[in-house]
Amino acid sequence: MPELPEVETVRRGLAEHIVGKKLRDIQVLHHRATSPNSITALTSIKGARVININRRGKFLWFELNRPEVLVGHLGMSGQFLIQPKSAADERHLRVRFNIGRQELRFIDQRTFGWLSVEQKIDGLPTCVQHIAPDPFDPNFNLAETVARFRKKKTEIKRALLDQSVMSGVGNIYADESLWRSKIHPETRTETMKVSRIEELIQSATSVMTEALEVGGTSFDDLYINVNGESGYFERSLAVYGQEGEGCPRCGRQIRRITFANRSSHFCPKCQPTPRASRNR
DNA sequence: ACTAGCACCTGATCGC
DNA sequence: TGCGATCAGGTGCTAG
Repeated sequence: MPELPEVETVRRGLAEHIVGKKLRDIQVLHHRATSPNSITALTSIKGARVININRRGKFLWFELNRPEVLVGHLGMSGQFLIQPKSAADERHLRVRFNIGRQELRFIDQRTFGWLSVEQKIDGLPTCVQHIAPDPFDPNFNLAETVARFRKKKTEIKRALLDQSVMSGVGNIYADESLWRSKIHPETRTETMKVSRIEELIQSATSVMTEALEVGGTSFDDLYINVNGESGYFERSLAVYGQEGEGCPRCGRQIRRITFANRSSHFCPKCQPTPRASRNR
């Protein structure tokens, strides 16, 4: 569920509340909460102090006062909450960290999220090695990113969702970015000019910047920040979840198609079907 | 080497 | 009221 703006909102909350704190005790309440490729058991970092919280795309990691890092991914429904010790356990509480007066809790209804302890290689955790930089990364290189898009032989929306091409974009911001750039989601990447790919990356960057400014997109309580608060970007969505509503630009009814096992929302007038896939 | 499809989960909602 | 089908913000594995 959470995409870059939501994960970055969580990262900022963690940075505010957890940096400098010691992980005094760690209690794992669900076997699926720890990554199967976790090199070391989560509890081995008991006693470590948190130095910083980093992020690439949708992956978060806690820098510790030791070489390993604590990596976290929220999957579709993961959340971190800062809670008083006295708070009742949440229904889907998976991991509890004692950080002194409060607890850091990892909660995850669908159990697609996970935490793991990993080594770093060139500053990146093992499981993040294959994830491309996101547009907010100081190492983000536009020309290299465009080149990776052009190497893909697929539809542009699949490429946008491919975290090894450019990270951070998920289903909501993919649809919103394509709408802003007036590109049909099924457009073949091979047919796209460099300038169009650059425009699309710019749209993705601006839509995620705007979403971040209002704390991300919350449809329900599956995405909330570390203080339990929702984001407000769902009020600004042009197409995602807007099937049958009028396009904010031209008024035409927004359509939803199923594509790559997920929904794609687009305006049939602003984002016409590309020539290559017309007679299907 | 690459892409497409599916598996991995729980829960809400909708039509019958 | 209940039951099955469908849908949900992600990623990794693997068949082809």
